[in-house]
Amino acid sequence: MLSGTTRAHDIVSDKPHALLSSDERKQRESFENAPFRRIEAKEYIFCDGDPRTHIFHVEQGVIALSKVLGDGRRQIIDFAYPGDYIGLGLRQDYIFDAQAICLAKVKCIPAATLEQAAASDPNLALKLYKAVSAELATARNLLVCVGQGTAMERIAMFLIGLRDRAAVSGVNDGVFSLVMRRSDIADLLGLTIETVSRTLTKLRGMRVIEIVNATEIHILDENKLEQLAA
Amino acid sequence: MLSGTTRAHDIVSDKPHALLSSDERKQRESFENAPFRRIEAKEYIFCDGDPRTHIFHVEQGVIALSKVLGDGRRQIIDFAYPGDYIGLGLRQDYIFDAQAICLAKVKCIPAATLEQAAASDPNLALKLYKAVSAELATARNLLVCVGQGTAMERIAMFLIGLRDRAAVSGVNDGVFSLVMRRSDIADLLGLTIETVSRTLTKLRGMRVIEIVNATEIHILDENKLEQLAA
DNA sequence: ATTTCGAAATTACAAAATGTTACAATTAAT
DNA sequence: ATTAATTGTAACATTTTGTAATTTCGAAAT
Repeated sequence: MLSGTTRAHDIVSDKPHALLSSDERKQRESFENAPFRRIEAKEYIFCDGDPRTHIFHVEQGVIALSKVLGDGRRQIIDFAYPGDYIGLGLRQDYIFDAQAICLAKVKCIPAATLEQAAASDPNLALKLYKAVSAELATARNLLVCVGQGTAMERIAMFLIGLRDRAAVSGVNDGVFSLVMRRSDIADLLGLTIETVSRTLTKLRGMRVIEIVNATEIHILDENKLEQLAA
Repeated sequence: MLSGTTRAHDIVSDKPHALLSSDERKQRESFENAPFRRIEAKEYIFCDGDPRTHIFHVEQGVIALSKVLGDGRRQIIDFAYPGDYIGLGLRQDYIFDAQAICLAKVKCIPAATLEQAAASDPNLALKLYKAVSAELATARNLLVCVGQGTAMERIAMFLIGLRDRAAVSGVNDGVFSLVMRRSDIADLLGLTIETVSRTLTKLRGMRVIEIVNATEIHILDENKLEQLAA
């Protein structure tokens, strides 16, 4: 998530339709017929403890995956972007909350369907394996960031991660929009809103970034930012 | 790792030998013939960036998996115990260090062998999928602990995790030995050695735990400890 | 068994980073 | 336009870290 993360895409199939066997074609249809669901900003797709009935493929928007402690403290464990799958892992129940941070659209794949298919299709099973491995690498990178970084380092790493993501999707030049709120950034990085705000202000004062309307970031000094990310 | 973590065991096969098909038998033999390796305390099995030639199955001892920043700061991302696999995930290179914290023994499985087998055996592929999913859940639990917990909460959660592990392996009664050093605990929980030491001392002062020779912990008040882990 | 030495752990105190609280200023929504 | 939600700023409190001195522990050698 924070740096150079592989994305979990194309689990169902990345072959052109014409190359599929009839079995594969049937399987793909069952996934492609999966209903879509529109999720409003702040709406939950599912909650920690709900039975894990579906895997969700993000088509649009950003979903915050989080765990909440008894007293309300929240740790965001990942953001899911278009192309990502949510809810993988052979568990009975979901083990985190999934909440849209802006209007989102997801494709719903019944967990049973996917897992039955994987039980007889090693190719699919391996794709699931690879997808979860990518999630694992992301989680561990975030852990290093949160466990060892200062507030400034965490924010710098976070911004670099967003920049890289924006660069991949073609929108270039160190300019990107912060879809998530300060509170989401704080809960991702294990900081308070105030520290996030202070640190962003400090980066602005150092002329490393520019902040437009609190939601659009321009990176002015990439080298300095990468240096600050340690 | 910290609370109720599923263990990644029996990837290669959990069936009695007599039930295996001849293909399965051949495959199992190729794994069972895997050479063992003895790792001295503090010795590295592999390092971040090394080509990922083998998966390792821990037979004995405890292995610290960690990432190290340029300036020496270290985050332990997991401890691998007997029964765990190290190095799963379809990557070219290892993406963390694996260092024995005490004398250890591991079985070495060539990565290519395992992955070729998985490519034609959905059952094996699903086991890999499940094993990595368990690692993911562990990593995310640790992230919540480190991102949101106070020093006391992190230590309390850590001790509870060790207690549960000891309970599973039959050694009962809230007594267990701390194989890892204070510096390992600190690097796991994102604290300093001093804070770990001070917090353990405070728990001793509260009569929640007893510390024998710095390495053996007796839990005196389980309820209080769980309460502190919040 | 005793001594010696080095590594690890503990403790106390000063310093720094982050969290708290409170309120002002924006921005978005009705 | 008015209200609610989010963000920004600042003073103050707390937690955690850093530093350094001291103690404990364990392995090696006598």
